[in-house]
Amino acid sequence: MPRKKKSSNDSAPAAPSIRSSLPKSNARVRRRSLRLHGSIARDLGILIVSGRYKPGELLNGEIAASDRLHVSRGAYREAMRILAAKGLVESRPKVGTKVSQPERWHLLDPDVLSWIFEFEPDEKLLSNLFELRRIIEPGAAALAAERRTNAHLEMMSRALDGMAKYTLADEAGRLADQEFHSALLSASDNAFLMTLTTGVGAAVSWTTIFKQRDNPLARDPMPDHRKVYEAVKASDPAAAHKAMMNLVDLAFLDTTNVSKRKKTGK
Amino acid sequence: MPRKKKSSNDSAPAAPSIRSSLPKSNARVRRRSLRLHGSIARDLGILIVSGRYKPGELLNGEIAASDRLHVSRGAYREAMRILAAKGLVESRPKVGTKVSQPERWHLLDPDVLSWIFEFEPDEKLLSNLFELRRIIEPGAAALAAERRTNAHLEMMSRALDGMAKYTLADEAGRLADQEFHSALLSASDNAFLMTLTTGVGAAVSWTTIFKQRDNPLARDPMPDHRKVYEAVKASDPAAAHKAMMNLVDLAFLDTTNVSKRKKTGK
DNA sequence: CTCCGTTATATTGTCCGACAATTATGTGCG
DNA sequence: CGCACATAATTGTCGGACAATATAACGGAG
Repeated sequence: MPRKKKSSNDSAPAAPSIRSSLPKSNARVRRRSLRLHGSIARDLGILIVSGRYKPGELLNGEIAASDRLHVSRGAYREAMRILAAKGLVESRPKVGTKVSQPERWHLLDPDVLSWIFEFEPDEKLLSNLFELRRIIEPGAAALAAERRTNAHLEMMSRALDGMAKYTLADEAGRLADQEFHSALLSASDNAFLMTLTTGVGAAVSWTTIFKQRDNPLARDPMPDHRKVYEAVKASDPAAAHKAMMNLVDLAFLDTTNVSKRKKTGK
Repeated sequence: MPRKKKSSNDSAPAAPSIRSSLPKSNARVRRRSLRLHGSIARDLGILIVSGRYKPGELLNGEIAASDRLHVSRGAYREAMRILAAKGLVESRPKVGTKVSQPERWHLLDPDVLSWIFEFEPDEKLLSNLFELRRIIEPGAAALAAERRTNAHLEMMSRALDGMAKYTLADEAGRLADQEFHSALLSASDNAFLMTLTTGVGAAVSWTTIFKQRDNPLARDPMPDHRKVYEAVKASDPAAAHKAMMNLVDLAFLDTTNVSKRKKTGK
């Protein structure tokens, strides 16, 4: 009897059977749409990007790991393929599956990014992400000013209305904020810039999270956003570039101010 | 007998057995390090990004597809997981696996990018990639000017030596070119910018490919590169930004000039 | 006739057990 | 001392069964 399955009270008392009929708080049932392999990939991915598994570290063998998780080896292997496809692990026969060096991680992959920001983000990584925004978004705004269609302007305008109506204290307002930046990247009409929407969105959302949590009465973001919109509407690339850079700088200052206050004051 | 396997002369006469002992020109044996699932993912990925399979199109069922390819269903499924992880396909029970809309593709994923550029690249996508370079690299150069260590300078210097020694007509020279840009992104000390190395590298390599193929006596790229290097060495962000933008602009002009010549002249 | 719940069904999802392929490591021979 | 070779450990592939899921067809109630 090499592999036990579905026995209610077997040798692993603290590990509830994943497929038991009452798995309420089990970590692997959060995303209902995620299949088993997806859940495993997500859980393991989070452990990797959070540093719980160190780069270069050798993971357990497939039989041992799948056995410990009470899943079939096939499902576990599919999870490995997902993680390998995102650059988090590398598998080789006879040697095993090891965690890749962080340089090889696909940090801009939407899943990897969401796994990273599942918990309080690393400070340096967050500032790196803002640096990226500061480089990407002004350039994208300039392109958007040249290429935007009326449809894009309308999307951006609606997003601005939503931001003004709900404010960043409301989920709808935060969504509108992200939609504004997403619409702007779409207006740049560049497929590669559009794929960066997830990254920009993550940075945007963490800005507002920090602000709302520690400093709810902070600066009104509407003027900056409107300036960007006006410049794009006026088809003025230079002005759009400048306005967007100003916006990102102010947003970054918001988060760093909050961070500083958390360290010194509290 | 629902599934036939390994019968030499069955109902699929034109499909040679993948695991036969003499698979010389078979498309699936190119990358020796790629496993079966990796080869399938690569082949199918290329078919998708090249438009052979249209977005929204429903792929064959797993049993039918794996049967047609003469591989096990498990291997085929692992390939699907890889493609799904890169945003190329989406699977749902009862409905099947369909090709995702291009907006969802992870274009900056190294594999996806290499699959795209497996064949002559789409003109618009290539220009989009240059737009990205034009936005990313100047900003990265500015950061690199502030943060570069001596080790980075040495890497860049060695890369410049290699470019001068071998020229872009030689493989070693092209490699040195990529190493220069890679080292500069590393010097920016930003994890997200570093992940864009692949994308920049693809654009760089296609520049030189076009130039060498259609216009071997073109402009010498060394002066532009040296200017960037000097500015980074001097810790002058503004100068580095300017020099790098100039470099990218000239490189982009090279490719467009070649394209134009190909269309008009020839 | 329309709407809604139910059932049928096709497809992916998961499981299991066996064997093949690959390669790091040790071993023996020259 | 170095190189060919055997060994072993791990991933890779296979095949066949059953479960879960979501679309679509169906039928009954209003």
